Amino acid sequence: MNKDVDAISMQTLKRLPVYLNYLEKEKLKGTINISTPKIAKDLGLTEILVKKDIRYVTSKSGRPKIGHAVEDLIFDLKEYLGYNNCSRAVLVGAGQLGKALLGYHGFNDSNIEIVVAFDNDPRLIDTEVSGIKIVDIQKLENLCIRLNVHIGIITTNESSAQEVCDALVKGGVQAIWNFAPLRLQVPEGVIVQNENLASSLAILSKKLSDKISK
Amino acid sequence: MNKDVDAISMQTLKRLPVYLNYLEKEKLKGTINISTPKIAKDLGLTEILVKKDIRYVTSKSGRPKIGHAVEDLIFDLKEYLGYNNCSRAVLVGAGQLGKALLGYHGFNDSNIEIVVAFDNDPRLIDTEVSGIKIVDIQKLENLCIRLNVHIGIITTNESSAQEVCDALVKGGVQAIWNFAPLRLQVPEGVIVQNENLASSLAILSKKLSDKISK
DNA sequence: TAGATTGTTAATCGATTAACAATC
DNA sequence: TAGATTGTTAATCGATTAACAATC
Repeated sequence: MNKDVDAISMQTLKRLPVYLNYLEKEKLKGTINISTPKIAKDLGLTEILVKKDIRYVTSKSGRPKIGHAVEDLIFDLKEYLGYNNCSRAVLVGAGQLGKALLGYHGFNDSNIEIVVAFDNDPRLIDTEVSGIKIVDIQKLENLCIRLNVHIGIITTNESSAQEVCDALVKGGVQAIWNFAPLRLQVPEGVIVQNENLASSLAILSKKLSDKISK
Repeated sequence: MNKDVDAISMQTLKRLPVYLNYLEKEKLKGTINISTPKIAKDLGLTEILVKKDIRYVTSKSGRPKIGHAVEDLIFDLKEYLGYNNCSRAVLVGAGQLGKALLGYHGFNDSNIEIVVAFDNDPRLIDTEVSGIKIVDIQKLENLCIRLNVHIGIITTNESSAQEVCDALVKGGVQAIWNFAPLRLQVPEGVIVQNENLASSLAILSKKLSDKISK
């Protein structure tokens, strides 16, 4: 079995939403066909990289001299990224960051829909943020089971994160997007994706100091 | 000139803040010495990877059987990441995401300090968020020059981002951390680091659907 | 001592880039 | 036709992992 022949690289996967976002905008502009060199130029990537990335996800062949149909590319990207059968998610921790995610427009056109948020602050419970209800965290486990939700987003502070994680797992959550700065302990099979703003910032600062010291 | 011999990899750089955060916590626990296999185990990384990463940044040699002094590692990491001479930054766009960043504790112990935020909403202007004053965006360019700030964070919506970026550049900003989903046009030499939550989400979803389809 | 850990050099793996024939 | 773009295969580059001698 050559199961890895068409395995997509993580790097490619990260770029797919970027292409999708770009193409949606091109579509609005009325662009019908688009070539990979054009995409590459507009997004600041190399031509071959874009060509290969697009090859991964698209079923139809592009046409020499013309490129790919924008509509088709958008369809294929959405299909590949699973934006056509979107999953429901819950968010835990309705602080500033949690609220920011609840109102994040990037998710409108994505593969997850946050259906409910949890917090332990009585002032927040039973209020709504961006149309999403905030529920008492005590109800987390049961509500996850009832809603049959499989994705959890943790935007609590560090000290509550592990406890929240445990409750999510008990509630049947299989994938966790973790914004708290610690390594969550999860049973085997549960997926954890850590988001770390400090990492990005480290890169920015390094580039800046390299530039200045030149 | 073998200028690239000790060039750090981007991947290593991303992990450094993770090590730092972990080590700060170990220090609080009273840990004096720590080995790279122990760090690797706790953070879910391979032993050799951590060993190499640590080698990059540390001046002193570790001691066989004992490991590295936690204090020394923390010092070296902070030194390398520039956390000891922190840069001032401005943030533009005090919406939910902007507010989340203004209150983000991860920055407390980091290399940037947000000194002022800008917005165009009269209801926000002259208020404070997490102790940081929000100023009329009209004053952006002049205030950046006066404060001699070189880092800008853009958390506006997409449609204002380019305009804000132009103003930041005019104000002398040389590095931009961009949270808006578009490619900013900047003069050569200005550094742009794009933050894209949709990319992370794409990876999470892919892993989940791979798992489910197995 | 034995064994864990160190630091370094070599090998592998993964991602990007180069090269090139095919096509409209 | 000429030239831009396509898709694919080969080469290079970068990051991780393996191997191993040195050390406390």
